Amino acid sequence: MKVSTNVKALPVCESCPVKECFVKECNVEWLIKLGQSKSFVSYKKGDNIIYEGQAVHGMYFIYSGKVKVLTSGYDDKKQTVRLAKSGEILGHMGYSGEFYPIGASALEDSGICFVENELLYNAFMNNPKFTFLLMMYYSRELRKTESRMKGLAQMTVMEKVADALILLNNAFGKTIQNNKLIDVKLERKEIADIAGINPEQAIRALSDFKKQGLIGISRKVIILKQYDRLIDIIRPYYHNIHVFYS
Amino acid sequence: MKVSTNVKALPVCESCPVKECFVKECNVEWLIKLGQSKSFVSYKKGDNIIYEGQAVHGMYFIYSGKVKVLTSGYDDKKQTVRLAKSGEILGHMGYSGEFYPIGASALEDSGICFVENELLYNAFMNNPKFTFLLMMYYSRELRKTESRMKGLAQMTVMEKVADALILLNNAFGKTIQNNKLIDVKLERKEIADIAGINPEQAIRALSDFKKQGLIGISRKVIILKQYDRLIDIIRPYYHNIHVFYS
DNA sequence: CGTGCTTTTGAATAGTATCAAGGCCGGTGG
DNA sequence: CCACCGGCCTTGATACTATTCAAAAGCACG
Repeated sequence: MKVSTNVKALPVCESCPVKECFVKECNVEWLIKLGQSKSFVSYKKGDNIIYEGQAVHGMYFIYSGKVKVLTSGYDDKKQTVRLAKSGEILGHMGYSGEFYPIGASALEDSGICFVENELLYNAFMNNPKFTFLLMMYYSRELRKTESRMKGLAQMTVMEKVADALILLNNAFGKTIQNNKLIDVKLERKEIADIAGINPEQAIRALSDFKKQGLIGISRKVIILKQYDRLIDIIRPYYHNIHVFYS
Repeated sequence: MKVSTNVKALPVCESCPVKECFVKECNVEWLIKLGQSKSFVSYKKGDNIIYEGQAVHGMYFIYSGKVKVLTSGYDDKKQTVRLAKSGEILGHMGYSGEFYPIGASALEDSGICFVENELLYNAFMNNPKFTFLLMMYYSRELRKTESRMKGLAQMTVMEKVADALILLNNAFGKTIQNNKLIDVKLERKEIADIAGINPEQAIRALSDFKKQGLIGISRKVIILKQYDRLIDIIRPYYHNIHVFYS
């Protein structure tokens, strides 16, 4: 799914190939309306899509690519709080005067559609199923985040890394020859930012897992060779693991 | 707001005194419908409202009282992920076969209204503003939880306790003679479960804050004597603190 | 073929969790 | 009314884990 930087190549909603996009729940009239009024921007790997502290004007829908959502601490410590891909959303409707407490940046070249608050509000009022599915999405993300919160508070470093690998696999996993491949190239620090630890610990944990044969690493490519054993490591924290990892 | 255990005293929605309740966004026809079909249960302090692993059948609306939402680890470690009071909601709509990954229990005697999935779905489809506000609520809770996640990953013990106190004040705070009183009686372990630490550390941090004159403690009553200095402790983690604490 | 960044490893340091024991308070029953 | 009991609170010492600092090696880029 190659995205041109040319703005004239703006994808129209009614014939958009992204089937999972929530906008698809709107009726045709509104699909056209949204498609005509939205803006579309191509981001390169590493680009910021949302800056922390930026004013909220509307909502972002990921057309193509992969994105991470993060919040900064006071030095260069960051916490990656969410991973999202094509079909998912970023940001949120906000009352005027609100600002983003989180930032978002592209993990690979990505195309993002943006819809303004007012139009969005009208779309919500006229497409109940659209609103409903978005509500369900937020509700599910909230539960997932609540669960991860417990993990960050209670897990050991090794468990946090196992958890981060599972999370990455759920978000960007790809099955190749019975192995699960994490289909995104991340620095060690970026993995550490997901797990909530520092890069040195991430490295130590990853090489430990590699020694045990649980994973394979070659530079930035990670393969989960024994997915089930990784799950076993964190199972005690997820009594209802089927809820999250289905 | 005293709540009788008598089920016949079921509060009707159209004349319910809880102004903040999301249901109030429905039109009168639906208010009546919901009021007639909902169930109402009184819980005593300490009672479980939602059990972890329980099947999802509908949504809970807090009529009166105070509630904490938590997830368990593998021994008796728990993480309190959310605090809620009158007017807020618990649980979520869920597809059939879903289970609650979190539990909820009453921090004081509480009255809870419960509405079943199917009725709720129909209410959503016919009351766009109701759905919209619920979506906004989840969206806001998600952002708050994402922010807390960072805190649990990066803060020191002292900072975590300061954060927990601020959170408690936001949820259950009461201003009395220019002092902020946390209007709920919690054990030290319960405070520790919010902060994501153990009871001993919570005690050490609290007595330290007391020595510094930031707070006052008498048994289970906590007063924030120097709120601003508590905020200063955690400010580095919240660049846009006005978003969360307004 | 250098230069700069990421990755990796090791050792010292700081912080946190655990364990154990005593004190305090509230409730209960004599 | 008082003494006892049990649970919660508090404190100290210890063991453990994680963080930080420093330095070297590897890789990618020009």
